[in-house]
Amino acid sequence: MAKNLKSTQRREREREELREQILDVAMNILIKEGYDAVTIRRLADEIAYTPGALYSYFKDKEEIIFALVLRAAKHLTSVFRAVESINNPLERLWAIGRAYITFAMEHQEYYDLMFIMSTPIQKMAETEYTEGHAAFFILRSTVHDCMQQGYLPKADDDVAAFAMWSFVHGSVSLMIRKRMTMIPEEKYQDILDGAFSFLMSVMLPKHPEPDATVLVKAEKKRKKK
Amino acid sequence: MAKNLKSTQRREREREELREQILDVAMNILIKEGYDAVTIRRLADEIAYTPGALYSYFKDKEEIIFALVLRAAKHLTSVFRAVESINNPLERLWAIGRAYITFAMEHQEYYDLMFIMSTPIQKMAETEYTEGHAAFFILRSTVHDCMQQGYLPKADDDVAAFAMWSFVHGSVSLMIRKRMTMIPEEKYQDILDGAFSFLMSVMLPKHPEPDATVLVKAEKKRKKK
DNA sequence: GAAATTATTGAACGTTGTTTAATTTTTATT
DNA sequence: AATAAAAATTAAACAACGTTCAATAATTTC
Repeated sequence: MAKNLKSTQRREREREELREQILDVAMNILIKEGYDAVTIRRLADEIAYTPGALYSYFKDKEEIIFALVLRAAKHLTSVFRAVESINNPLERLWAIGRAYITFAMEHQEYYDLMFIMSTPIQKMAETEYTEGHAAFFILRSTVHDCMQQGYLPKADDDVAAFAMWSFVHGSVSLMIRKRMTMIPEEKYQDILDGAFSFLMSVMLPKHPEPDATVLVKAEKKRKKK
Repeated sequence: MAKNLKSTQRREREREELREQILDVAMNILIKEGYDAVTIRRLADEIAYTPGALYSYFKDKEEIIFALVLRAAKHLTSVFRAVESINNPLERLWAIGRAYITFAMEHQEYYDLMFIMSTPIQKMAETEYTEGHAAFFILRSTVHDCMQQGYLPKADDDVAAFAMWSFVHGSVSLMIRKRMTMIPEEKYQDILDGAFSFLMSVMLPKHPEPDATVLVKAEKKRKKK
């Protein structure tokens, strides 16, 4: 009855390691070969186990996918944290928007899982998924500050944050899911940049008390490199 | 060699009818039971044929799905045409936005196929898909008129239209794909309405020369019923 | 009515994700 | 160290999917 603590711990650690390894492998396949290549049998192959073995580490495939979503969400949050220190809220909002678009375009597979695909929906509802909320809260508090300081018309924090989020999500997801066949492909990058600037500019000059030119300066700096 | 024209025509008509019947059935299943229930075998069952028979009417499943997309696109375009007669371009823009959101929320399965799912992407690129472009062009010319008349800051037509589209698409697709777990569900309708109003209001008062109050009036009228 | 053409079937193939009984491997007990 | 208990892994199967193709059935042409 008195079980050996040492070996139990070791086993638990080994299990955790294998779990992580499975997710590593899944991430790699996802990036290099796309979502359709991420199959249970393929994962089993890569870790040199039998397909059935995976079900002692994950309840089902959705749980694996959701674990990838969590990783991706951490990634996005860390990107947001990097610009969180920007003092001017409007400049910060701009930076967040750009960071979001860049993240989505450079990690389309992650983005797809996080915000477009239907697969992990169930798990996202069941689990708390605080990691996925963190990024939104950063955006929301930034929007809040913008309104506080008169950069944006006053509105409910959630409403205003959702509005900003909707815009950037709409842009990148139309891109990723190739729904822009009415626009010549060469124009895509310009459209993406242009629409973002358009939206910002449409809001900016309305409450000109704070220095709106700070944004234009920041954007010019970005384009240079 | 001189084949009977009459019977050839009849056969062709019958083929066309069965094709349509397959799509009718597919639409019904899609609406009532969701996309996953739309399988080749299920469709074959419903029209009392064998699965293989469908492949003499459609090249593959994607072609069936794309045919559904075409139907849905016609639907959306007709909704847009209904508000195209509104003279004031800003009021028209508002109406288009509302119509888009309403369409998406009331026909989530269609919307999913048209703008979110990855399945019909291939066919959308291969085929001309002018039906899918029509709605965008209505939006674009409306945005164009808005800029022309000073309601919006001047920008490239495609860019400005894409910006507006991105916003509404972002909103409804985050809804449909249930990515808003950080917001209490009771708030959803208010958020959707609120974000839309927020975006419009953020743009509106900037170029106040034309009568912006026309919009507020129109919206109040809408909310009453 | 026979021949040629077209439509449909039936059965199979190669995939999926998932389950479960049997087996092997590891841990705990005497 | 041998044995009993527990845990991990396998092997095999299941149901469902989209798709293909030779064989059959139905229809049209001669």
